[in-house]
Order: sequence, then C-alpha cells, then structure tokens
Amino acid sequence: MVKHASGKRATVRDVANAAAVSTATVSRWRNGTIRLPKETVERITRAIDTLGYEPNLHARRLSLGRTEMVALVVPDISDPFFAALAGAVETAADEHGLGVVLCSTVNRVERELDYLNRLRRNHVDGLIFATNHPDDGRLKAAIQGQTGVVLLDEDVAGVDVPKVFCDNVGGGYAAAAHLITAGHRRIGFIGGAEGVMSAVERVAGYRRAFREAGLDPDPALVHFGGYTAAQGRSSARQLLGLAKPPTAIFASSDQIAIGVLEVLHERSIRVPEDISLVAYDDVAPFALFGPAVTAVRQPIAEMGRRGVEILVNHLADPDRDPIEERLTVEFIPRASVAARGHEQITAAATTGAKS
Amino acid sequence: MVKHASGKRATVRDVANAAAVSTATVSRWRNGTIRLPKETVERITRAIDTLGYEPNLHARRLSLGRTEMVALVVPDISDPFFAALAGAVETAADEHGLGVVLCSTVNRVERELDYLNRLRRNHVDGLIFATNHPDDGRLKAAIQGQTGVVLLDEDVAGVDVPKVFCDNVGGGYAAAAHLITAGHRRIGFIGGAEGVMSAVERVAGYRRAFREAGLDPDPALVHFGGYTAAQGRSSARQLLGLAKPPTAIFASSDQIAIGVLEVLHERSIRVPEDISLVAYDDVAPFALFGPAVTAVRQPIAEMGRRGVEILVNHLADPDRDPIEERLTVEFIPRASVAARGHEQITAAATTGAKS
DNA sequence: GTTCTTTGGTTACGCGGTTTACTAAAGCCG
DNA sequence: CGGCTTTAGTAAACCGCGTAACCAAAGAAC
Repeated sequence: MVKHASGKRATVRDVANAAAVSTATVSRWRNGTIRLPKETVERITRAIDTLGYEPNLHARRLSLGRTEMVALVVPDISDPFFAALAGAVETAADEHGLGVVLCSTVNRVERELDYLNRLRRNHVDGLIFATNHPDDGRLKAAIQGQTGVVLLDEDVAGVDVPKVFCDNVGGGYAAAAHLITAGHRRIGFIGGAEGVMSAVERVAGYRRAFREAGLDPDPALVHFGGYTAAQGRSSARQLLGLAKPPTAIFASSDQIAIGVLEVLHERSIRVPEDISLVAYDDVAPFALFGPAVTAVRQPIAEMGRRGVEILVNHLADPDRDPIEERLTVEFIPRASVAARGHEQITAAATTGAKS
Repeated sequence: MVKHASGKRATVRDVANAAAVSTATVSRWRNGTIRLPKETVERITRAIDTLGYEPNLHARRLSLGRTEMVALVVPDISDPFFAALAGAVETAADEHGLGVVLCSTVNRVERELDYLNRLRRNHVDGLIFATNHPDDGRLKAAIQGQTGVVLLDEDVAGVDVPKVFCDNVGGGYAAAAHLITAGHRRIGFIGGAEGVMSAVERVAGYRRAFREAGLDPDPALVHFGGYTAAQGRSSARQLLGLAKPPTAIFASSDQIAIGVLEVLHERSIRVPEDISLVAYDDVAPFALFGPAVTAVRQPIAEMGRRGVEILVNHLADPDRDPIEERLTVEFIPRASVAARGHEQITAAATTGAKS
C-alpha cells in the first residue's frame, strides 16, 4: 500500500464511530436506502463534516462493480469533427453524472479491440464507439453480445447494439443533386474507406441523384480511401489527371475537402470558376474560406448527445431491443459551386438549387 | 453486490488454487517482485491461460491507491486548439501506459475546482491543467501544495508546480513587428481574458515591437475579453466603430480571428486591402481562407507531449523543484497582411467601416 | 395478553488484489 | 555436523465501501 502524503483520510468507519452508529447505517443513509430520525442524521452529518469524510471511489467501484465512467472511442480526437463529437458527449455524460475517458484509436483495430476489452473488464460501464474503417469481422465478434456499446456515426456491420447515424443517403443525394442542378455532369466523389457504411450510403445518394436526373455517373470518378486530407489530396490529383477530369468534386468529409483545396491552390485551379466543390460535415469554418465552401452539415452535437442518452437507457435496461436512430443532415449552400453550361441546362435549374 | 451477467470471472484465488500456490505467490510473480523456479511459473501461467484470468482493475486500484489515469482539464474540447492538445496528450499518455479522462470546464471555476478535488481523492494520478481565465485566488489555493498537477498553455499565478508554456512575448512581438514593418501604425490587439498570462505577455510583445520602432501604440486599440469567436466579433465591431479605426488587427487566437473575419465579411470589408489581419495558434486551416491568414503558430502537439512527460517525471519524484518550460512559436506569413503607407490610412479604413 | 408491523438499526461478509512478516527446507561453509 | 544463507514460498492483514440478513423494541391490532 502506498502511503498517502497528507495524513490519513477518514473512512466510513471513522464516521460511524464518531456518530455512534454502525458503518452500515452511514453507508445506507448516504445511499438513500434507509430513513433515519432527524437526530441520528444530524450526528452523521456532523461527523462527516468535522472529519471531512469523502468516500473512496475505488472501494465503491470494487464493491459495486460499476464505474460511472464511459469511454469515448474515436479514430482521432484532434480531428475537429471528432472533437465536436467529444464535446457533445462530454457535456451529455456530465449531465448524467458520468465521466468520459478518451480513447484515440488512430484507426487501428487492435486498439479498438483493446478498448472493447476494457469494457468487458469493467473499466468503464459503457462505450461510445465511433470507428472509421471497414471491419474484417474482428470488431463484430468483439462487440456482438456485449452490453453497453453504442455505435456512433459509422456502423459495424451485423452487430445488434444501439446505433446513432446520420442520413448519409440524403446527404449524398443533396450534394449531388445540387451539383447536377447547377449543370454538372462529371462529378467526382471522394469517400471514406471502401466498404464503410457512411461511404457506401453517401455514394448511393449520389447515384440516386444521377438516376433521378436520368443520368449515369461515370464510375471512374468515384474514389474511396478514407476521410483524411491526405486522401483528398491524392484523389484530387488522380481526378485532375484524368483525360476528362470532373467539373465538380463532392468531398465527403471536411478533411477530404481541405486536401482537395490544397491541391487546387497548389495548381492555381480556381473554385468555383474552374471546378466546383461540395464538402461534408461542415465543422471547418467554411464560410471564411476563399471561396466559402458549400457543404452538407451533419448534426454532430446532437449525435453525441443522443449517443449518451441512448447509452444511459440501454444500460438501465440492456435487454430491450437496441434502437437505431437516423439524424437528418442540412445542406448549406455557399459559394463553391458555379453553374455549368450544358446542352439541356436551363437558367431556372442553376438558380433554384436548394436542399 | 451487483451480479455479473456473464458467469463468474476468475480471480487470483482461482489461479492460486489451480496452480497449487498461494494468492501472494501469484500476485507477487505477476508484479515481478519475486523470482520463481521455471516449473512453478509454468503452473501459474497455465492456470492463468486456462482460466482466462484477468486482474480486476478496481481491486488493484483500491489496494494500490493508484489509478494509472490522468485527467486532461480544458475549457472546451470542441475547440480545435484544445482538441489538438488533447490528441497529443492522449498519444503521449498512452505511451506511458496512462489513460486520459476528459474534463471540459466551460471556463467555470467550480468545475475546475471539482476536477482538482478529484485528483485529491485519487480518482486520477495526475492532472494536465489548461485554463483560460484569470484566477481569483481559488485555483491557486486548490493547486498549491498538490502533487501531480502540470499547468499547460496558461498560468495560474503564484503556484509552484511544473508548467509548459509557449513564448507569448515572442509571438506577440513577431505579429506586431510584421505589421509595423508593413507600414501599419494603428494595430488593434484582441487578447484573451484580461489579466491572463498569455494575453498579458502577448500584448507585452506587441508593445515592445512598437517601442523598438520608436512608436507608441494607441491604448484604445487594445482589447481583452477571451479567446472566443464571440469576443472576436464584438471587439471587431468596437474597433471598426472607432473614429480612427485600426488598419490592422492582431487577433491572438484562431477563434478570435474567425470572429473578426465574420464581421469583416458581414460588412464587406476586404482583407488585406481594407484591413490587415494576423492570427494566433494556427490550427485552423488558414492557408485555405480567402485570403490565406498570416498567423503565429504555437507548437501545440509538442506542448501536449512535454506536459505528459513532465507530469510522469514529476509523479516519479514529486519533491524535485518544479520546472517551467517555454516552447518557441513560429511566424507563418500568408496573404492577410498588406503593405500600407500611413498617411491615407484613416480615410480608407473609416469608409470601409461605415459601409 | 398475544401476535403483527414498523422503526431503527446491527452483524458479518463480499468485492479482488497487494504486501508485510514469517517459515520450512535446501544448500553451503568451515 | 552445526550454523548461516538462500530459495521458495505462505498466512493473514489490509484497502474502504455496500448490502443481505437479521434483530430488538415499541406500538398497533385483535
């Protein structure tokens, strides 16, 4: 046992002695599982005050097997998207009396599995889990059957736990429809890692917009790889290197859009004159970019808040059927999309572009 | 005692029985405080494997009085500045086998005090503490004498603990000197809350730059209040409303700069033609702004990393004299500063502001 | 006067790992 | 062969809180 630097701390036993009751009485009174006459209560409270008693959290946790802590598992906390999520989660958790332990995975499965393991070992009561890469089956195996996991933002296919996602199909559709309405026909799509739900769904929305306009998107313009700026740069270079490059790019994350813009700046390609751009997430200060970047905004704060609420409910009653929620996204038109002359395009179509 | 849903977990006792040794032997062997013959070791490891034994963290913490956890206390984790800091802290902590619990204070002293209290109660072994507002003495009282606190980025005056800051004087000087060299004479300064070290030091650098140029800054152009976008907006409005508004603004945080830019956009005041701008921190994607924003870059990741390292050392030897480190900042010139002849400035800026 | 209920508690043990203090047996030395 | 040192452990006391199970006494009901 490590010696405490500053004297001994008072324990329930000390309080019980000072109040001339048993430890059980003190403990039960503190936890509200007993009613006591005013006089006894006063003896106890006085004892607690004079001794400066503060219960030992570790003893409590050992005894209870509960921690009142949840883990927030994200690929990278320094990404403003996940930072915003973390802010909302922290606030909501705090309102429920829960602490948040922070877990950055750098998208490595081993680390994700490690954190899931910690949940199993009761290091935390629950896990708010936001991953970013496709699952090879290990995540599914580790999550399936576990109680206390809530998936945020990105799915792990086939697991039966509560989930909070955004309307990716709708977001992809809104972005592509806006560009198509502005007259664009060759629209590059840059998505997350191949196979992840959000990317699959966003591209599905993108394709639907084409279909509904009676058009066929060029598959060579659809890129996957990851939601990073590096991906944005590399995909932008490839798309621009094509024999028939796109006239617009739909970057399905802030970071991708930033990467794309870096390449465009580098090559002095003007937005939106030479190429149009729509981003996704809208946590970056796009309104101040040159030009201001049109984007699909995800309700990140709401997602974080709902995630915690659902986790709390789920922990209270783990046997209830897990729910899946879809939050709606919002289209924010700014200045990075220009109308494009095209055979059948009408003036009305270029101006009427709204979500 | 809450019943565990999924069977019983193996304990040291089970392992000890299976290996035909005592719990003490298992525990001491696991913690490396005993050497055992190969044969005994094998019995123990086999027992651990077959039983799937995993030590109970809470029992360990109760017994040890240690948690292997540090708290990261920041005003707002969703601010990209603190998110970047958190990322670096998390990475470094993980390398040292430490978990990070996240604490957003929303700049409320009560919450800061609460977290300090949790440190005292051994909820965590250490505290990486980044505040943002001036202390009324309560923080000082709560921190003084505590072991395990490291201050990051912002000081709490008068406390004797390890600290990691950046060179604020140098940063303020670099920004102001750059603007003065470009011909500006009326340079607005928008700083953090009045009295906080970082603001005091940055304005000191700003004043030194004036002094060295043989000039006297107008005190009416120096604003304090906070490192937020809201502060940027309100200070920008006030500065622009002056009879003789500034020709340049030094915004001493990313968020302030963003607030300033919002107001400038709103009023169609051009940067840098009508007014020049220098920001501070440089975690926002300023290179992509219209125009790209010149800024002083703080070494945030290094600050986080050093904070953890220093905390670890401090915990290993709490009696050693606390050190204070200063990290150097970097000036990143971009496109938001224009050269200016100082005769006609006032007229141009005034018309710009009134529009 | 006996039985039942309520009030106001208590006793005793569990949670699971760590550690101090101690011992039995074997090895070594002179 | 007796005494000293290692080796290889052990027993039992914590760490501090929570709670199931039990109990004594006073009052109520019949």
